Amino acid sequence: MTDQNLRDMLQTRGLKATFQRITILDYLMTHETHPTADMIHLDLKEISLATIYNTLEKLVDVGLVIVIDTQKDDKRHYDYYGEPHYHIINNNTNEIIDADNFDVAPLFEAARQASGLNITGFHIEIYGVDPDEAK
Amino acid sequence: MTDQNLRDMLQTRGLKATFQRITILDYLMTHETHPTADMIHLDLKEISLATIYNTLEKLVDVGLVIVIDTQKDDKRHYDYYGEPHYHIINNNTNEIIDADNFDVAPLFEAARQASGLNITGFHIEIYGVDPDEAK
DNA sequence: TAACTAAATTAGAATAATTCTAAAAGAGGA
DNA sequence: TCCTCTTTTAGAATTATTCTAATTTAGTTA
Ligand SMILES: [Mn+2]
Ligand SMILES: [Mn+2]
Ligand SMILES: [Zn+2]
Ligand SMILES: [Zn+2]
Repeated sequence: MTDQNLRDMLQTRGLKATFQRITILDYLMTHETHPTADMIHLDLKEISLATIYNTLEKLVDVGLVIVIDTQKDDKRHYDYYGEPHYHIINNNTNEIIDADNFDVAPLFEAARQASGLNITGFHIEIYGVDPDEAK
Repeated sequence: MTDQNLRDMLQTRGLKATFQRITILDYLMTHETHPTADMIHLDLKEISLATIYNTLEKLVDVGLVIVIDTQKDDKRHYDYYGEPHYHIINNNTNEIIDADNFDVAPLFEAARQASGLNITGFHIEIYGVDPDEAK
């Protein structure tokens, strides 16, 4: 992903292409770690923590990023969401795994029928445990 | 739901049947509001806020209750989860609607295939907007 | 290219949801 | 009834996140 690609992603969504936004978006696109604001700040020390938070809020607003609240800590985790997908959370390791091998269309249709709303998005977390853990 | 039913629900899950736990569990079972700890405390003033939090944590631990982190406020919402279901969130009103007209078995199977884990549960939130809102 | 301006960044202070502490009370079993 | 571990509680502490207001900058215009 070139710098110009990142600028375009921001500008087509109405966001100014600042160094901080380009850097944070690139960070999220190239890390599978579902980091917290503080984890990003540790890696990108040249960007203030306030800007990390401000930028993440903007990226969430335009739909490029989502927030995942795991139950295991009380911090928000951020996730590049250019490709919608769901999450599998390993309750042994607290690892968050990305997956997209499921068609959400039937679920959207069920939700539309249940609520009458126009469905705009989803957050799905599936919890599991290692099959070989002693129970 | 009788007092004895509630006591049994707690005791079969290894929790002592205290007045506070019975009262809070009953509260969650009889309210559709997906309240925060503070909202519960406003209605149950005779129970300390610390106990509201302690009790909710226990009820979550044993699976009777889940936490829903909406993105709209930074408070945790609690939900009786004796009957697993999914949530539809109206982004116009921030209302949380319960629904269960969807079979999660195929999604569980997809998650098992993607991760190799034994799937133990799910949290699903579907977001939507009123169809008649001016866009 | 230079000037302009609304938007973005920043350090540090403030907020508030949640957790912690340690002393008192209670549940359930013996 | 007694015992003991668990639970409850008020209030203090923590800390993730938000706010403030001064400075800088991106993108536009001339
Ligand atoms: Mn939250
Ligand atoms: Mn907090
Ligand atoms: Zn992800
Ligand atoms: Zn619910």
